Amino acid sequence: MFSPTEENYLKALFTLSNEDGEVTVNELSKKLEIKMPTVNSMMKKLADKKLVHYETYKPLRLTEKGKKEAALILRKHRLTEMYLVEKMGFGWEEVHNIAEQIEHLKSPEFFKKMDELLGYPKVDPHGSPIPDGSGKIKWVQYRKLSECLEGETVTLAAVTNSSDDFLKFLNSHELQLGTKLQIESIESYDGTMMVKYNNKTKALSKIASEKLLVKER
Amino acid sequence: MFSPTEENYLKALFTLSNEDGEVTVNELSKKLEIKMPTVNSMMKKLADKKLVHYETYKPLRLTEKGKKEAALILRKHRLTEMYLVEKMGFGWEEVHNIAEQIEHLKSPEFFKKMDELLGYPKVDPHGSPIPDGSGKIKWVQYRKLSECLEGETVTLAAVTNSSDDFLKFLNSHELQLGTKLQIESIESYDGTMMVKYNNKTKALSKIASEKLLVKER
DNA sequence: GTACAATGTTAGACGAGACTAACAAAATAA
DNA sequence: TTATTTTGTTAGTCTCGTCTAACATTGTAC
Repeated sequence: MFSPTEENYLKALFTLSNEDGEVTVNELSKKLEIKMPTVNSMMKKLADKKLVHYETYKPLRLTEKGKKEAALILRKHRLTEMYLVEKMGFGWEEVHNIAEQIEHLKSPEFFKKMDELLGYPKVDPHGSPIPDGSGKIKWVQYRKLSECLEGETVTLAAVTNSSDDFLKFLNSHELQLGTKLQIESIESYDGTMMVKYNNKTKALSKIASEKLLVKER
Repeated sequence: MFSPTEENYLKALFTLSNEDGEVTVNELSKKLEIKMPTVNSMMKKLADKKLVHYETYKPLRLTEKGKKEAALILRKHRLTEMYLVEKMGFGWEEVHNIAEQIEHLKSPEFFKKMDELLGYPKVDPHGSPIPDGSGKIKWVQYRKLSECLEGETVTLAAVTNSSDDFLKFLNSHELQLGTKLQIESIESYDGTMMVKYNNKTKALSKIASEKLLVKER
């Protein structure tokens, strides 16, 4: 249906969209590391295919069709990541690049099988929601750990950032999705939290706690 | 290192090679379903890269370097097929197309992991040998079932042909690699064999028994 | 409110990998 | 051995996705 290249543009448009669903050519260009004129001409092509709304000098917006296609690509990406972690034993920080390639495979059966083997998951190993087969996303409302109060006990549910370094940081601190966190104290000066989990108490900087999304209990 | 396109040419050259390692432009063109002039220009390109020996109006031959690269691609293909069958529960007839795509992924870790999870197999689900990590192939000598004699008991080890229809035929007859076959009788007129396996006796035509490779016991 | 900076657009080029049309060589048949 | 068919090659074109250079518009600062 779409080329890997087109799929990458759609995915980037989707993830870069602000509240109004707008993305600038410049942002897209930086994200994809592709020069602006190239991005520009691709946007015209995607506009011809009714995937984006394009008007010269205006921000870009995905059409409904574009959003759906993008969500389906994201779905494949996240299912793949999850499969690699859960079924093949890769670490969080290793899976992104592999998933970026596998997401473009033309084989519905392959993704269906992964979904099945994973038990139809709703959230990926990074805690991000996985769009369903029709491209719908169930957005769950999580709080930042940094916004929680002393004495609360919460469960690590997602991370906002999936940089290699951050994922390695999580691994090295034995922080995993589902880990129960008990907030023992908060340093009011810099927001550093003393958090107890796995029967140990550790310090988490504000920089880290802002990237951790939690749910109650 | 090489583009998916180049890899496909290398793989085709490898599998089409006759005893002398020769392949004609025409054969390659038919196999890949790509017109001869395109194949021709790609051969010049691969010759520049020292992957094939090319002289005008002469048959093509892979260089040692070309053979090694081709074997490594074949290795990825077969490891993938095996993984899909053994670990994901796909049927033999479903895996070829998926493996054709996955074999081109740029991720040594991914193939290493599959190899590991599969226990470093030497033969793929079709019974074909899997080249090792350095591109070497251990050729095992199998006999055709059609050449066996009445009373022999042999083990199905490989198939010579992986067409969809043939793989479905095997499935529908509960024939799998490793199945023990006891040859009860052979019809001398047309070579049809009565073979006992899985506690049932079935008739196998000569057309089928010529495609089945077996080993002793 | 003009000047400068940042962002967006147009035009033209290029390499990869496909094609067709036309021609050349080799193999085969008469 | 000549004619015909098959196979191989050359030349030129096309699309895709990238680029650079040049120009246009919008936003920002003074």
